Amino acid sequence: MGRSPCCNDVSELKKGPWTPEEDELLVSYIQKNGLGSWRALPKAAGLNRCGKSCRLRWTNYLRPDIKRGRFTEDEEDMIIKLHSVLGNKWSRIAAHLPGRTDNEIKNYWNTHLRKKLLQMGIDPVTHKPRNDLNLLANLSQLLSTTPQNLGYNPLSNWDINNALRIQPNVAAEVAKLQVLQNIFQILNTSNNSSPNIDHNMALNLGLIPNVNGIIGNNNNNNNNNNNNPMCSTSQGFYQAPNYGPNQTIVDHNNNNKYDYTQELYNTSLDINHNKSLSSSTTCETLDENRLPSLVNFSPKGSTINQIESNTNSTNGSCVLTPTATAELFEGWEKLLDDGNSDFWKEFIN
DNA sequence: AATAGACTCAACCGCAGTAAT
DNA sequence: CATTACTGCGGTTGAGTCTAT
Repeated sequence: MGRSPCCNDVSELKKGPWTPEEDELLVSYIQKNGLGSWRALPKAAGLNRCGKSCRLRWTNYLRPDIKRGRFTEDEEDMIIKLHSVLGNKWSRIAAHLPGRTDNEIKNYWNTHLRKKLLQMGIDPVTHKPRNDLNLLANLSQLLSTTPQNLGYNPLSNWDINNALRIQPNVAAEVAKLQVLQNIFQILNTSNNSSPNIDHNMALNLGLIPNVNGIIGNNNNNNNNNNNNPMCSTSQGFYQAPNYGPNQTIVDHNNNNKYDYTQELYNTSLDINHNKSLSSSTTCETLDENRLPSLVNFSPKGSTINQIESNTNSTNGSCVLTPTATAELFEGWEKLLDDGNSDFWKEFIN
């Protein structure tokens, strides 16, 4: 013989939305008696509800420490980063976001963040660039991106957006290049038969940093990053997460670097670590095979002039200055002059 | 102004691990 | 030790609201 049932006759218990009167009964009971057995609570509180329903109402809505209102950018970044590590472990993600419930985070993910990543060409499950045909579905949206609709587009939070106030046409170009970077990322990781072509093409386009004159050393295993989930933020900076010994998390605010092992990430993303994963935090890889992020959307670069040029020879990150941008587009011209298809000409124009 | 479709989010459902008997 | 309910979690639903036409 086991336990007695939680609710003797569920059919007689009320379901559906809670009334203010029910809320008041539940809150006042818990304030008086504290949290105890959910099973016994409804009867003691005078509620015609199942204990499970009471628990849900309390934890997801009535708890006094629940934070209301829209998610902040930092919270979005945190959710995305934690999701890339933890997956759909909403309760564990919620543990790192004080005042937010797992249900709330789950809803926000499904209604906002998931779509946001999809629009960016990022698979919300793997946090890697999408390598299926659906990727092409993003092209039309990105290509139609204009400064006017950037307010609605996920790209709106990017610092590049500030730059667009100076050079509006750059918006669509960056959007296009972001897609192209994803495409090259896919080529780089999935096509081992002719990796040099991909690398050379990407090099011509300025998408691969020239590290000491050696670009994209393909002698190494191109797939050695495939098991790593991506690190992504609401600001559009996507790069390999930094679980491996060759990878580092960089906080551009204080220039600190942190070494995270997979185990550390999985088990102890504590408050201090959360701080290091602010919106200014990027994940940078020391692996030369990985394509760098096209543009570093760190808050540092709030204007076009601050989108720095040059490749960082130590970590491979690639950011743009006007000079670098010009060089990059020269690469495009070269590609066109080489007699590529009209597709690319149309794509770029 | 009316309507349909899209979106949001509170609440429910069902499963798995845990605990009581 | 077996049985069965409890608890917590993730997935899903659907009523209410918003938006576009």
